[in-house]
Amino acid sequence: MSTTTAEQRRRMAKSEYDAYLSTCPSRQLLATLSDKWIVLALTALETQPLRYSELRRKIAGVSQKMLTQTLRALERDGLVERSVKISVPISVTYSMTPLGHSLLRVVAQLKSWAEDNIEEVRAAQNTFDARPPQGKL
Amino acid sequence: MSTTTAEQRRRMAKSEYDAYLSTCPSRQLLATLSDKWIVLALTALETQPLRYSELRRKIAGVSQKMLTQTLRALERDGLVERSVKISVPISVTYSMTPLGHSLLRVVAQLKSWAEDNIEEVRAAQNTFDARPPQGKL
DNA sequence: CAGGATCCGATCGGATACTG
DNA sequence: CAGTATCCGATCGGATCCTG
Repeated sequence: MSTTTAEQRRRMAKSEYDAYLSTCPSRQLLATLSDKWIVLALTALETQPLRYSELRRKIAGVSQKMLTQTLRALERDGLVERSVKISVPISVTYSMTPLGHSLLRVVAQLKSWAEDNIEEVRAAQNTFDARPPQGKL
Repeated sequence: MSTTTAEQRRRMAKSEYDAYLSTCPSRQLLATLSDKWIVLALTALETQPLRYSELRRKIAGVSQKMLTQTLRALERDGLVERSVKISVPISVTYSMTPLGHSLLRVVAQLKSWAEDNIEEVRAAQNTFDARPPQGKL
């Protein structure tokens, strides 16, 4: 029998999984999470639960297909909860789970970083694009 | 004509850019950054500069095409610096820029989160996949 | 060693049409 | 309202061959 607590096991997690390894399950999870729709959907639910139609309006330009697909993936991974309210018309609300909230703290930073540093990145891109082909530094 | 300084514009950045808007430049940047190879390449350079071949070994399973493509994108965005050492054979070293390091603090968390929470996510996936089709809650 | 170039199957993702 | 289903062009990304 094991005497380790869940907390102890959580602290050891770092040594067991390594996303640098192509066969490690964490690599696949990282691939799933590294998606702009995942980031936007999670951050959209940061402050309050939202309905499907509200999410679609908040995340401008997302197609119905991608929004549904993203929300299903998030639900399957235990990151958001889907609640169906039987009424006329039907109402479906999405909210963050505790697990999702822990990930939210990370992806929200990614979104903010993009918004805060886009100008500096663009400047770098312009410099890069303006240099002669095969530029010998 | 505008009288705002670059610094003033930078302080207003949060209110000027919004990744929720499909036409906002930060949306495209977020899409670029939301990539598993970007995350792995950046984190691989966290502690020290690495050569191309070293990166390829560290990031298991990455193809030559994707690694080159990823490094070019990171270089273009001003996140990593590429240094060519003329010798026989030639040596190319990649290192983090200050801008890249600020992003690293975020993406490293994403990688760690995947490694630390993969078990909980898998448990959620199993629960989700085991429920009957069209499960009426 | 550090790529560039090409081929090509697999997946992504938008548009459209339909449903309870 | 909240999806499902399908078509299909665009892009992704691995494999392979070639180069300074």
